[in-house]
Amino acid sequence: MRSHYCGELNEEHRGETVTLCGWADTRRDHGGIIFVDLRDHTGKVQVVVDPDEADAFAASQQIRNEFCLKIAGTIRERPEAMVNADLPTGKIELMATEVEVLNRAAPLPFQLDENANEEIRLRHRYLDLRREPMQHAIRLRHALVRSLREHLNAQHFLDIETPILTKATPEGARDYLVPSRVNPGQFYALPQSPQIFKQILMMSGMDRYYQIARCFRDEDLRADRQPEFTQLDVEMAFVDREDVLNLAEGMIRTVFSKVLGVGLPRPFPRMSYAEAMTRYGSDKPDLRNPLELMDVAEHLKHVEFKVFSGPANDPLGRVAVLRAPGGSALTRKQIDGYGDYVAQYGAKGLAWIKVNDRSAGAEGLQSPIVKFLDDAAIQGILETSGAQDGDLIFFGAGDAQTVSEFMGALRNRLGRDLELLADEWKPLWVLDFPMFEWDDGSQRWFSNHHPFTAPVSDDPAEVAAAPREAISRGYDMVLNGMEIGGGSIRIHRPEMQSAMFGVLGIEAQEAEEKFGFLLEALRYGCPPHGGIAFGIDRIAALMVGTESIRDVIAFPKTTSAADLMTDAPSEVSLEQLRELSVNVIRRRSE
RNA sequence: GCUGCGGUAGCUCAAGGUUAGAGCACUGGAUUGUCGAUCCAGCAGGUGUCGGUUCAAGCCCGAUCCGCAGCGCCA
Repeated sequence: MRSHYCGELNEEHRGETVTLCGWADTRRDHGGIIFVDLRDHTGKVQVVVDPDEADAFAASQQIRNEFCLKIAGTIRERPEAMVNADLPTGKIELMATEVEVLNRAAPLPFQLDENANEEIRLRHRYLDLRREPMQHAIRLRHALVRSLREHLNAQHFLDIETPILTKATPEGARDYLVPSRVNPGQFYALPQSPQIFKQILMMSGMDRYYQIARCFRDEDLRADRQPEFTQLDVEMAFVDREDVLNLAEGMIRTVFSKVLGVGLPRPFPRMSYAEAMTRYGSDKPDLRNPLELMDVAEHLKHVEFKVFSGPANDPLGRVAVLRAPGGSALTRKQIDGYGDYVAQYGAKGLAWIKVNDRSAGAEGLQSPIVKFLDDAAIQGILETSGAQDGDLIFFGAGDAQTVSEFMGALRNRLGRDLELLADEWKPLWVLDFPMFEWDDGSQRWFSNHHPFTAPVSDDPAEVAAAPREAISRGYDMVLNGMEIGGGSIRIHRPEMQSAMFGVLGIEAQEAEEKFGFLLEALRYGCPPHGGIAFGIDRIAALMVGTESIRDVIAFPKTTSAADLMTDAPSEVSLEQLRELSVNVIRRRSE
């Protein structure tokens, strides 16, 4: 019935009779001649309805933007003067002998070629998705997923589904809960990831598993975070860290080559978490950015200026500088803007020095703080920072963690603002994460990754005795500053798993309730295993070159986790609630 | 929970204290071939909502809702 797509046509089809389906892109009348631009996802072609045939098209005269049409006719060459070389189909046109309006279109709520705001686009997502950029994004996403599947299938991985209605997990993100009608007062949780199931599969002899898995986390949204998102979940048995890294890296390299024609480095560079924090102030550094944090504490231990000397002499403190190339051209207002920016990340202040003439020593510097520094300190700072004339040096001082974080954020910001990012793909493995993080609020340890991650140490007693020193066998894959994948070698011995729960303050009884099945499964000969999960939405967004994963999700949610098209979430009837034995608590503010 | 930016015609935006404008869209007309054209004419909102301040409020203040970015959160 449809013999061609618009964009598939070219001069070689001259003389052929074809049928096209698509949308009227635009319609124009010129003294009796009707032109219709017909568009589908492959491109568009101009249709001419001959005036001699006008009677037959009386009805079609109503055609306008976005009418859904079926048009039959003969391909012919366009008159010389009309040829449009910019369009693939610019040298031909379709002489229509039959125009059928498959469906009329009401006036559009927004112009498809205009930059409508995201709210209106999401409300009418069916129209938004017709736009070329969205067509491209969704089709590229498909190519990505298809390519990932092909790669894993070829290596004998099994695609195995795991439950969507599952058990609530302690720790981690908030769960989305689903009330059980059959079991009043009880709830399923939607999976935050198939983590436990895939580990169980390793104990079940399915030694190479993958799944394109939808995951759910009831946390606030970001440009790169949706409440439901898609991950490529992979797990392998009888492997060590190197096996997983090799597989994952090879897969990503293949996929980038196939989908984008991009060659990623081989192997990917590797870096410890500690090094990433020290040099880049981030556990997911963007290596396209040439800037690095430089420690200058050694030059400042002796200075009067307490803001610097305090942290410089504190083992838990840090004083780091970041060089902004050409930054001396920044206005006071812009510099203050950076101060406000880092304040968001907990910075108490952002000292700076403009380097006007390095050879002139203190005289060549312009800064509110230089008067607090002696020549030795100044020389040390200039040397360490590598600042040139015309640069500006930013200072971060305080608690090491905070300094690293806000200086890392500043590094990203400067990279963008000063356009320092290399036009390259920069993948990276970040390794050797600490096992645990201490939470002051609740006075307890939290697992940095998840409680099934194996420590480097094989000795449960050692881990239990010194949680602060424990390093995990986890790994993150970072691409251009975005964390696109992460995983670990898992604990496969019951003794170690018990030690983990011990450190995390999960009582034996609680562990039994929450994970009894896993602990028991571990007792029956669990193979060493590990895996990784990739954020499909994030990878697709990187490939498409968009900031937000909403652009690569057909039906995404807004910042308040709503779907503007379906108007979900919404209230339900009392009947439904009663059936589920659920009561809704109305808060005062409502 | 917090911070910032935004909300004015169907859409994108403008607006200095009288009567809130423009482009696009839409409607009608003109044009025998151009590339989301052109020309003419027309239709169209009382400024997200609620409440204040003021002689006077899109413009100021307070609350609230929605969208976006970020912080917290996201094992």
